[in-house]
Amino acid sequence: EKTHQMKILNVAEKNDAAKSIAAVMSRGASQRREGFSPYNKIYQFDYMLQGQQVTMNMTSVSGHLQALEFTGQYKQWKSCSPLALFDAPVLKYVPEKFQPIKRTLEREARGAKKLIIWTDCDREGENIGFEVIDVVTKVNPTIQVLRARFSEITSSSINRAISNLVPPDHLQSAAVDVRTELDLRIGAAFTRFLTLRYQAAFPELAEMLISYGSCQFPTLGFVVERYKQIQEFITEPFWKLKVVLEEDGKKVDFNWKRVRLFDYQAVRSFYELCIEQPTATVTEVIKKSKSKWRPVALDTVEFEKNVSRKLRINAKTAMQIAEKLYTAGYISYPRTETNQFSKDYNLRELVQNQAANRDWGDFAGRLLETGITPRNGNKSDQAHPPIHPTKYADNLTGDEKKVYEFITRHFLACCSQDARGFETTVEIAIATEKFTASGLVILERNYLEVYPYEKWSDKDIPNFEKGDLYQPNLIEIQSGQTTPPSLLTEADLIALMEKHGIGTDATHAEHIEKIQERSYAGVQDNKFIPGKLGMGLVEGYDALGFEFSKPYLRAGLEADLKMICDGRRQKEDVLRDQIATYREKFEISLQQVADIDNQMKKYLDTQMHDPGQIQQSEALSPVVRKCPNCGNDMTLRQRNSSSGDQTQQTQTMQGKRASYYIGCMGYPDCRSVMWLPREMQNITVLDSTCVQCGPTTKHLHILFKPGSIPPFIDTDYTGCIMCDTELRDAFDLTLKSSSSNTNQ
DNA sequence: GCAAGGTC
Repeated sequence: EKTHQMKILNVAEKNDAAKSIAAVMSRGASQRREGFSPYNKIYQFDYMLQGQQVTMNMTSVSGHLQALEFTGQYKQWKSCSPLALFDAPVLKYVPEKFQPIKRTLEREARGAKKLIIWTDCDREGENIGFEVIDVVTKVNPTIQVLRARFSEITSSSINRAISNLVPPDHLQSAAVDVRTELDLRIGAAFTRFLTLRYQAAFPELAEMLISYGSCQFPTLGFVVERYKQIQEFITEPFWKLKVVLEEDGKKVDFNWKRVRLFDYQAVRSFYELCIEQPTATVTEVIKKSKSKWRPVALDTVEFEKNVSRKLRINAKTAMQIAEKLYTAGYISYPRTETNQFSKDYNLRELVQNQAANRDWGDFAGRLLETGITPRNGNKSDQAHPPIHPTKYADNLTGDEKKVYEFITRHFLACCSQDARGFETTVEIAIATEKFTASGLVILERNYLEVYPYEKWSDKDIPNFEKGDLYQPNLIEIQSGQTTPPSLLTEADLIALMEKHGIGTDATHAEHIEKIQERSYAGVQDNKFIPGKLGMGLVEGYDALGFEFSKPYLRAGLEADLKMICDGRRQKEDVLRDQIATYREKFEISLQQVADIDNQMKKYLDTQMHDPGQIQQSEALSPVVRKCPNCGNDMTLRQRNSSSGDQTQQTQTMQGKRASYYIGCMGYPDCRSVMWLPREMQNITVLDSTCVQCGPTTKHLHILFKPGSIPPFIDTDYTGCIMCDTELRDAFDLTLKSSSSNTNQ
């Protein structure tokens, strides 16, 4: 037995990756063992690490091992004000479904000398690494923690990674922690608020979840913005001249150099000039070579757009397929922002791999002879290469085959030569006006031979000579009108998300799916149109001037996250600033909710009911203490004695007779309430807490109306009304929890 | 019943 050998625990981001990495490192000789999770196996093998024979145990998580959640009562929707979610306690924990993985990690960590993190080489991967480290170091505090950086599962990349182990990057992980917390707090606060309010207000929304998210909302915003552009578009009529000449028995259309004019009379005048002296003179014949450029090395966004446009496979499905091809080792990592191959990349071998193919093997073969010249873009994420095939596949079927074929053809096209052609442009003059026509001869198809997704058509043009004179076969005025831009396709939407930094390469497709699932938008003829709910929400928040539907807020967060990664900003500072920004916006949307209501009313079909004032005031009301009956927050609130529908009747301040009470957020399930004396001018909840009642009970500051209270009570009172028996006796304050209404 | 990000 080799029990004396040093044991090393290796953890990958998913089982497929663990399996492939183990296969590469062990040259196929790893032993598979079971862990506690049926999905995440353990691959064991001997390995020479820095000249020493060690036992490697390679296992995996399934993405993020830990999740962030509100604790205790804050998990329940109605237990607290949504406003409280901006600073409610949160906890990172291992969800139930990942407990088996956790147990595997704990078992394998005991007795291991080193932990090597093999998660994906990006920000999220770094964070997942720390989630693993957190679990592992709890059972083995002295374990040495190392990070393997790799971007494709090939022997050269894996070997490079294992000989260049580095410490894990806590800054990248911290940036993800910030993103996670903000997404949770902001998303939950707005989603609960919107859902609770508008489910109650509109019967047609009674069953709907009305969510807000920092990515889904701007995505919806793009769809709405384009739709509105189209709605508001005013078509304009225009006119233009067209000329037809005949040469060598072929009719050639000539286009006006002025293209078009929006003034009919002006076009009419030019037309009459041409008709009076219709002889056309060839003034110029320009012959020049023309190229059609081969595609740039493929990054994720281009991949998604191309596949959606050319293969008609939607981006979400395409990414799932790419993920599968990656874990099977057929293609490189599909989430990359890089569109250039580094100089030392062995492209020759990759091209060679494809030479056996029936359809594009010949092209690959010729490429090896003529030379491999990748067309590089100018983006690099410093982590992954462009998407390319890593090994030959001929056993794929269906969409997997199509996607692999696209990636391979794109790769070969990128590595070959631009198509070359020869363009002839002919210019003629009639009276004062000039017209042009052009033709194209394709000389070398080059990359087009392997890339059927693009077309370049020959266009025949007869031989015109400079100085030739012609009598036109036709001179006419053509009319037309300007057309609005078209609705967004999925490819357009992805391009916009990419441009504005909404979501990651991996999630563009999911946000697009989400806005459809929420009935914010729909698809017609492969184009996106907003629904009524989507319109109402976007217009509602636009009315508040928040730019929620615009990409800037999210982009600002991304910029802050980058600064955390670069060590230029502290995690805590970013978190505090961002929470403050959004809390303020949340408060404003509570105060000015009528503006959102008005937009919702405009777009929804059913009549809006009054959702009740309680909810709004509850949401803004400050927490005084915990409810002794149910443990939810009890907040300070105000009920107006003149009740009625505030949306219908205007109330004057003089007409208001406020009565304050401290009520339970658990209402109506819990009816705990304490009615406060009417003899108050003002009451505020202080930050300080009561020593006797504990840290969850706040002090109150009350200004009583002079002359209306017993002389032994100070008109400027500060204290805890839960344990101040003098005050309680004087006003007969009791906590009531009966189910009957006790309003005075 | 919430987000976005991983992934079964």
